[in-house]
Amino acid sequence: MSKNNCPLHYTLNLIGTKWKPLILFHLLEGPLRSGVLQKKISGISNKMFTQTVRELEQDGLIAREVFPVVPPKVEYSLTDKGKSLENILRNMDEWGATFYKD
Amino acid sequence: MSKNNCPLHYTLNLIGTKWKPLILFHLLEGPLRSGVLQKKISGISNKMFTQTVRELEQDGLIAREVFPVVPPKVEYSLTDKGKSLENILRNMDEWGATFYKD
DNA sequence: CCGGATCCGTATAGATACTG
DNA sequence: CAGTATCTATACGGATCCGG
Repeated sequence: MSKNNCPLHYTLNLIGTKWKPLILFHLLEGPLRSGVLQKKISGISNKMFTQTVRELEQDGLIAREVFPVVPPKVEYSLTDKGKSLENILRNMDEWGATFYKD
Repeated sequence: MSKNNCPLHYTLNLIGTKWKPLILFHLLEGPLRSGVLQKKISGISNKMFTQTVRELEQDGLIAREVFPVVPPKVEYSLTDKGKSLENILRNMDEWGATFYKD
């Protein structure tokens, strides 16, 4: 990873991708079951979804809870660190709403 | 591009990458010559830099001005649309400062 | 000289089918 | 239902070359 003198670089290493902010944004309303969350992220592939939530979990932004039932049930939720991104995520959503046509 | 019901998706299509926010952030202070700007983005390759500023220009976030001199001189600056991202960029920088160790 | 275009080898993303 | 395996397509990095 390249070193940079600005903290923004650190932020981008955690959420500077196409999918991570979307996943975090949809978790702002509360925990979601894996399949439900994935369906909300339209266009993401199965592989990228799994890979991305793993990275978010490793970086401490989301928590993963496995319920030992059949059929399998997994829930994702925001950690405190993840919740602290709420302002940024909502700002990005609002900015998009300002310029998005149709 | 996948369709999504939230405007956040639109935002991420414009700035949801590793480099775009960094470039925009460094232009907040004013226009910069191409080489100077690139040096500030530590770790970016020549190819990615050129490609990324082209995309930012096409999306109307930055402006590119070419001076017909020798040696060549090119300056990049934020458009009004680009400037409207200032809050988001500074928030991301501040968030990184909060969690960044060393 | 500076900005950036091109070429090629590697790495990462994406689609699909499959397993417990 | 959640996640993995495999294969293909695309994105990326680095070196090199080019025009002004």
